[in-house]
Amino acid sequence: MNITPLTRKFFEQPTLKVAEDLLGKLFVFNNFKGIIIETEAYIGIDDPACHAARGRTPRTEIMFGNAGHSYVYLIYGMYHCLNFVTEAVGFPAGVLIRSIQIIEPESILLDGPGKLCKHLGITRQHTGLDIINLPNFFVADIERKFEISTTPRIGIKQGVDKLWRFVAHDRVNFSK
DNA sequence: ACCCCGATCGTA
DNA sequence: ACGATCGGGGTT
Repeated sequence: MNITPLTRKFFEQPTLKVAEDLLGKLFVFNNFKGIIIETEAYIGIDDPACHAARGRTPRTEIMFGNAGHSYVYLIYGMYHCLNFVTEAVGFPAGVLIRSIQIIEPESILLDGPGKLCKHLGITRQHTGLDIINLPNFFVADIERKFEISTTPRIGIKQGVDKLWRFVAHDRVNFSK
């Protein structure tokens, strides 16, 4: 497999493009490898579902920073959610990683952001990491064919009108 | 200091 | 349909 890690430029692109293009990419975290299956875009202070909609706060500071960094937060007091920061410095946006088909060390579909972080052991300790430069935490370009569907984002009450959720559908099987 | 509630998930 | 569980952020 030809592993080419994604560059900072990739994450600096418009968030909708990054969210869609992250589908089918190879995700690497410590000893885990998998294919990104489902993402959502959260874009700027005008997106009411985005954490940055209420402005710059200690928690969302990372979203205002350099693209290609991780943003991990605690939700419902018990689950963590993993995002990658996108776009230019000063513009708060990111992509939520909702589902990954793990292929190593075993084949498991982690469908849901909370389940995903729990299984991989991702917590708030992993926020603010620069995934462009880390050997054990990055996303890489691989070749794969699939179709994409677009839907409203899950679990939000505002911004439901936007079709900012992206799901990959493999003709064969992502677990292979 | 206090209160509300959330980018979820498993159980019923 | 609902409860678990707690930090963030707004309000007093």
